[in-house]
Amino acid sequence: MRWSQTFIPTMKETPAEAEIISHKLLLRAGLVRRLTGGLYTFLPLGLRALRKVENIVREEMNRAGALEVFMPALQPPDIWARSGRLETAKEVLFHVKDRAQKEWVLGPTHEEVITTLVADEFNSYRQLPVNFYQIQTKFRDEIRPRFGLMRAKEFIMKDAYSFDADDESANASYQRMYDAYARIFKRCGLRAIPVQADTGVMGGAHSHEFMVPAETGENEVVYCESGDYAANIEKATSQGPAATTPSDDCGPAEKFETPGVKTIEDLAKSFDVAAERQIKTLIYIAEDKPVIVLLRGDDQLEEAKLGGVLGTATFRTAGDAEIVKVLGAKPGSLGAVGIEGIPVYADEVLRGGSGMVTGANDDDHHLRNVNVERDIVVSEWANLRKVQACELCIETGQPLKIRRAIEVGHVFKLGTKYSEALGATFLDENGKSLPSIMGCYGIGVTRTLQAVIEQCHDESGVIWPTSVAPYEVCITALDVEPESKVMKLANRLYDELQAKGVDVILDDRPARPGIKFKDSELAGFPLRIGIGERSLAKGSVEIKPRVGEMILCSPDEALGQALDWLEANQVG
RNA sequence: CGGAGCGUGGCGCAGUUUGGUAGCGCGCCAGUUUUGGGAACUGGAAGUCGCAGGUUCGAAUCCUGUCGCUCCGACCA
Repeated sequence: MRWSQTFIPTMKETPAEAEIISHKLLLRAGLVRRLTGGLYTFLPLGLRALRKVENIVREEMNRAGALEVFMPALQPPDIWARSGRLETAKEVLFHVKDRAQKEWVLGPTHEEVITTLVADEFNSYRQLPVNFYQIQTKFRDEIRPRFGLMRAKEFIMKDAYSFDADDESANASYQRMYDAYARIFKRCGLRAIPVQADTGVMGGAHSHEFMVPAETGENEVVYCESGDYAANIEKATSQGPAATTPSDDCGPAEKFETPGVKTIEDLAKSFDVAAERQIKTLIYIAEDKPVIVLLRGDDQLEEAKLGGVLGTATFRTAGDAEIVKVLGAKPGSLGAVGIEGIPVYADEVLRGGSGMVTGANDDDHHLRNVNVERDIVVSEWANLRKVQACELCIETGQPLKIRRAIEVGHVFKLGTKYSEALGATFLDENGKSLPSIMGCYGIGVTRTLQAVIEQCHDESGVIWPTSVAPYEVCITALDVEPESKVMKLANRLYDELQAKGVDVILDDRPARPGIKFKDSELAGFPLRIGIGERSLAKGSVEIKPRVGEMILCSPDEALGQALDWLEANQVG
């Protein structure tokens, strides 16, 4: 491609809409333009990079034996009703109406569609296993789109769905996808770490997320430096908090006045009660009914864990008025001592706790000498606390670390939830009808593209890995007169590189050298071949990797040098 | 949904407090001089100041409403 013939609107200044570096560079390098919040147009350069990511995904999915299909984005709501997700996923579902006022939904994902297909077409264990995938636009009514392509209302996702006849086979399907994902991200030049992931309300199933470490990521990952343990914070566990829970011999619980005390910290400060000696009492409304959650004072609730215990994603913190109605006191003086008829979920860390302090359900009063198991009717003990940095790893005993990351992929063992709901059954060798065992596997393609930029850039611009670069080589011609020596050589090299199958762009714009150099660095092409009168007079052209030292060589050596460099800098 | 902020040529911004001829930088067009790291000079084009009402002799500026965008929050009692 000749630069003058394409459209690469680079920008010296950063548009106000961008906050994080990758978003800024997407705009500045002329890769995308925003239509409105959460909706972007891919420009020629951005589209080329996107296609390269897609093709890597496609090649690896094919290599893993998955079959490419293409499903409708517009879907009938009844299949969503059948799986139950018309209700449980209603927040993210876009609804549209046709001219007859019939309702449709825009697919945020495609379990219902693919399972319907398999239910119709697959009847025998002899046809299994099978794994279908597609690369398609998804629609999600995100609560708040942000960071450019990172969280958008419309985005491109690769989603795959496996169907197996038995557990062993399903595990093999899962492992094949897991391995394919590792290869995909590696080939994209991304450092993506697989971590154990929360499985939400489905519970029990096996799941990993592929995380790209980044300060701007929206997820938190707990990991052990040994590499033996890594988990999403929603799922992570540890050997427990550093401080042990008090288990003092104590007399009966006793009420005392605590005027003005509203927080754990207040109580610690004013009454010298360490946070680990306190019981934190939270009130949630789960499917319209109140529940009490107990944690130790120095712990924080991990809501994903609560969701797993409650078995529903429909829950929220109670408002002050609701709290007063349930416990008769305002936040700051809440406790579960003597409470009956309301489910109490207590964190395991509180087990055996004695000599504890908690709210008395009477404003400005607390109880001391609380023995948790003696004084509180606990409906269910559970792991509800959020792991904190420096707690010890359950695998290695080493201190855990926490860092932010971008989720680029997710592999999930689904089980039979959808196959049962949508009738995807098959006959086994005994003639018995069984639901097939499913797995689903997603990669955020557009997000992966932006994650590459987030991870690969410097102050001058993007630094594309050769595998996903829109063009691998940029020939910068500093004299664009058609008959000039410079331009003739540039044209020759351009043709030769193309003939070798290299993606090359020739900057033939009649612009000043500074602009061309800055633009090629901003756009992030891995290799620049600089041809100018000055160096050509000395018999040399410049081979300049985006990162690394410039190599001078003769015009005749340039092609070989460039090819050698590309060969040596392949990714994955 | 709650809170905060912002909407002024393509982009980045000033002007709004205190109403009185719509400005600056970048970019764009033309010309001259430049010519290896985002050139200089001269001359241009381009804006119903988000939109709709209202107040006023007069509104980018004040009032009301509305739309859009950005950020934070929607665990920690």
